[in-house]
Amino acid sequence: MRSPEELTIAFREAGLKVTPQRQLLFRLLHNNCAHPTADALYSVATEQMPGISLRTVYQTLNDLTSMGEIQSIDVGTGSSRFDPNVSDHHHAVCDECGAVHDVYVNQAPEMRGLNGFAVADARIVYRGLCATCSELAQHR
Amino acid sequence: MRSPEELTIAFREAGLKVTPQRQLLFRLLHNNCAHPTADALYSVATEQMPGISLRTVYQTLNDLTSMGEIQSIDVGTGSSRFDPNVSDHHHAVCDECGAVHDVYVNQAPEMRGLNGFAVADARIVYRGLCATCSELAQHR
DNA sequence: TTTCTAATTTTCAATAGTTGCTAATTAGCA
DNA sequence: TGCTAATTAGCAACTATTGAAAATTAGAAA
Repeated sequence: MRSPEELTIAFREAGLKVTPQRQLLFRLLHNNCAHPTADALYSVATEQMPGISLRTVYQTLNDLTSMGEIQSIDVGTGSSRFDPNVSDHHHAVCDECGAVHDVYVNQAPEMRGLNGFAVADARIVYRGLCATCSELAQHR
Repeated sequence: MRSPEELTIAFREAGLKVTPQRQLLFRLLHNNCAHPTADALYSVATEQMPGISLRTVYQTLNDLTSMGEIQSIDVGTGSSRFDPNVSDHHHAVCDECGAVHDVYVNQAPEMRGLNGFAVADARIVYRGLCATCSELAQHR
């Protein structure tokens, strides 16, 4: 996603208002590679702006998603996660600690067994143990 | 998953009872490639057995899943879908009609950008238009 | 066949995640 | 400074799923 400053301009140009709540979320999401859930963002946001509503967090996340600034990802952990990295990439989820990492593949794998399906997008979710957790597992 | 007959034996051997509700679900799932949700199965089940509870459907699906007879898949459509095909395969979802199809890939793609992650499983979800829906789109 | 009991089903309440609605507030233009 | 459409907060509602407890029942044993 673009920087908070660029988003400020983009929002105004689109006829959208730049509220303190939105600015806060722009900042919390920028360069955030933690793949936070709406609720996780809400917790952090509340520290800096007590009284901000969870509804506003969801609303802003949906706005940013439909503008293509962030993407919503579902790695099967119950709630949606949000990723400011909108480049072509995939995700690896640690079954132990739940961390979600961005990963890249050389080429999207070609699928067999289905004729005439026009693929628009392919998303891969890897599951396993992250480096830290597999280290810890070794010492047991 | 195994046939209803084989499952009947397997359940009894595991000390589990074979109730009419379970037998019905065995039949509804066997050779079912529609990737139904719990609710979809409940609807069909209700026709043949009015009064069956949604809770029982969930319970039986969870039991079959933990026995490895079916697998639970999440293609981002809100609710879990259940697949009696437990071979190593992936899924293609039509953005138009919502149909979910089984697909196969030659080899799981190797991921880059993350060191030390021990991959246990990789799941690919393709999105796009199925053959039927892309046909229809052509004629517009 | 009847009895018994643990397993199962049903019912209903509860939970998590998310969205709909509305009144009150406010950004930002005139 | 005022105005107004956009936004926020608050809360109800909704979907998907699970928890808990009472009632029922499969299937082994008598």
